[in-house]
Amino acid sequence: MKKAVTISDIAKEVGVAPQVVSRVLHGGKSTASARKEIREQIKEVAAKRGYRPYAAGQMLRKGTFKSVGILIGHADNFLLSQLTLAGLAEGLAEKEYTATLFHAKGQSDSALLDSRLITSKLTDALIIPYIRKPSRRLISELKSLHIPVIWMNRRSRHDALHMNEAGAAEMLFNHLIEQGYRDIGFVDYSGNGEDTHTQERIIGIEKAAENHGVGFSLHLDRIARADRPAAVQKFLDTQKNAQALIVNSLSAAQIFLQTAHQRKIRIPQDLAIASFDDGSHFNANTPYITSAIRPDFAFGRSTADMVLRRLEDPGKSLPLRSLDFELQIGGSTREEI
Amino acid sequence: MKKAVTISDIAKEVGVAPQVVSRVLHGGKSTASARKEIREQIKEVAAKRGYRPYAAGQMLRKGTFKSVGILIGHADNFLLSQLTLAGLAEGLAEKEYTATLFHAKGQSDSALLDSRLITSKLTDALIIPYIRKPSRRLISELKSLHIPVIWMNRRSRHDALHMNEAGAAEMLFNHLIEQGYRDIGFVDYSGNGEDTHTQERIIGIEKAAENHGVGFSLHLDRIARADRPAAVQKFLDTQKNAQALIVNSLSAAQIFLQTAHQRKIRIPQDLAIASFDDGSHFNANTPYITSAIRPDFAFGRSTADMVLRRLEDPGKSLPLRSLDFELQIGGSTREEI
DNA sequence: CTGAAAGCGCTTACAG
DNA sequence: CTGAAAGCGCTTACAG
Repeated sequence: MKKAVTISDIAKEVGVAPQVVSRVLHGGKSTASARKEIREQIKEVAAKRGYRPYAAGQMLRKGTFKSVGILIGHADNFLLSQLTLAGLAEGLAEKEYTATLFHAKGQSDSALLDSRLITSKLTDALIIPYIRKPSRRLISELKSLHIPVIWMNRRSRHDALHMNEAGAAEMLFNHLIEQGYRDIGFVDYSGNGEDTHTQERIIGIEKAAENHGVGFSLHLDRIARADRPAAVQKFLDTQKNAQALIVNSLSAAQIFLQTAHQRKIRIPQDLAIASFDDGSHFNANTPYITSAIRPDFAFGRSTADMVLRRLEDPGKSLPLRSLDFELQIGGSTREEI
Repeated sequence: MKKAVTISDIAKEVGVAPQVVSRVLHGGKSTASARKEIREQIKEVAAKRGYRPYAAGQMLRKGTFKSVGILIGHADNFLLSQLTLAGLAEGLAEKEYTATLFHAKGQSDSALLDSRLITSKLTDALIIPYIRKPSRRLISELKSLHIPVIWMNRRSRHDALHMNEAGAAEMLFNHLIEQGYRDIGFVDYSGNGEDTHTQERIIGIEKAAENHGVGFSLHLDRIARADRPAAVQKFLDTQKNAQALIVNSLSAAQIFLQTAHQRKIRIPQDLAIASFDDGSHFNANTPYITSAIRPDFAFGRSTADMVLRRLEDPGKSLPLRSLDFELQIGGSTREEI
């Protein structure tokens, strides 16, 4: 490993003091930096010798890191798709920030204590993509860090973002009404309707139904993946009056679609199916399954934006930000042309 | 923002020199640290005042960051699932390393130059999850960083990991043979068989076919998602002799499954279907689609392991590491019991 | 416009 | 076992 070039090396070569080099190279717009001749010489030498500032020195001096932390725990307690990650990194990069992943051992209480984050100050702010409700202990540990904290996937009043699940369900419901369906059901096999986002979706459906003055039916259950085909069979045997279904996960929606195919139930004439997706799976079906698409990339960008804004004005917390889904209409709810 | 507690603060309170505090708190196993009495007092005060070491100071002094960079570009040029990320962060955390995401603007040449990584030394090593072949310029820029570089998703001889795609295809082929199928076809609609991983899969199939002394057919094409249902219809019209298909993506496999359902083709008696998956989608079908499952989490762990090993011995590069898929058998290739 | 000083927090020799 | 010194690379006042 070759010894790296420092500001002093350049200063020596040009024949000025290190401070001058610092000002010229990183001084920003301050006019009083150096006279043109020297400035150009410094830049030239820096480029020639491949000078790269040593961030640790800057950090130590400035007390700022230009880095935002992301707290990651067990894989089933956070949600951070590749697209969201890309959006986040892109947004942060525009202000020269990087993102640092901190692994929190265990799922619950000792979460933060074990991570290097709490032992060594390393970031200017922290992003938390947890799905589950944070423990009191985590919250108090976070407070002790004295840095801004932004929550993804959480409907807190301040410093949080969330996907507009209610709006997504409402949008699907409205679409089905528009297509002429009246007996609309909502099916959840993933957890008895207990998840926060499922509850929000149900609220959206209630609201849409009220707006249109129509009814709807809820079918909430917890059924293991392996047992879903049988559950769907039974559903189609007994719920003959259902015209249209909003299925809470695309994977369950696929089971409905495939079972309907096998039973020669016509899609969408006999049964319409709509669901929720990240945009990469709804169209891996024939016909496409009409879906509310999660704005993953925009979610990342928006998170970055929020963190940066928060860092500009550290004292002031920001109101909850809500991201809308996008409707993708497929042959599962509208007859193809 | 309250002023943070430093080593000197603790030293003052206990009445010793800062060095003593440093040795006691971070000295490792060196016996000659301080006498027991003082040691305990220091630890007590540190805990009481919530001391956290300031990493920038350590970095500057030690010249090491305890941080590994991950280079992220445009979302379609890298592959980093949430599970891989979790495995990576978990593995690094065991040695107290964190991972820092660096965004590379643009896709190709200016990749690294624009990122903060190349401008400020911040990491001890770099992980690159790019899918496409890196440009010469990127490679030379990486060399100029003088830190170890580990490639994910690339079959380079050294300092790289890759998924054993050939082995995965071979495994599926063997399974189909075992189930008694003889006319086995490989279908790719995603790019004429041009992708590296597709080519490797074909090699695996060739090898397995040779081992068993049987033939196979290749159906390579580039068909947009919207046109795949029609392509599948046509395929099933014309290729009546195909007994079993290995489909290059699960999304295309689903189209085959659903079209077969609609046409009353029996799965798996008339047609067996096998594919590749990350483990979360193959079972969102009825029947489950037999798949070679990518070991995403293990991939992350293995990458972490490789980087850490490389950092222990910076001079020595490591041989390519290959990760095996896992076979998940579903009703699409074997009649369910 | 330019230079000398001081210090961010930490740890590694070195001398007692 | 303990303390005083020195310095990692950088930037911010301050004085010329």
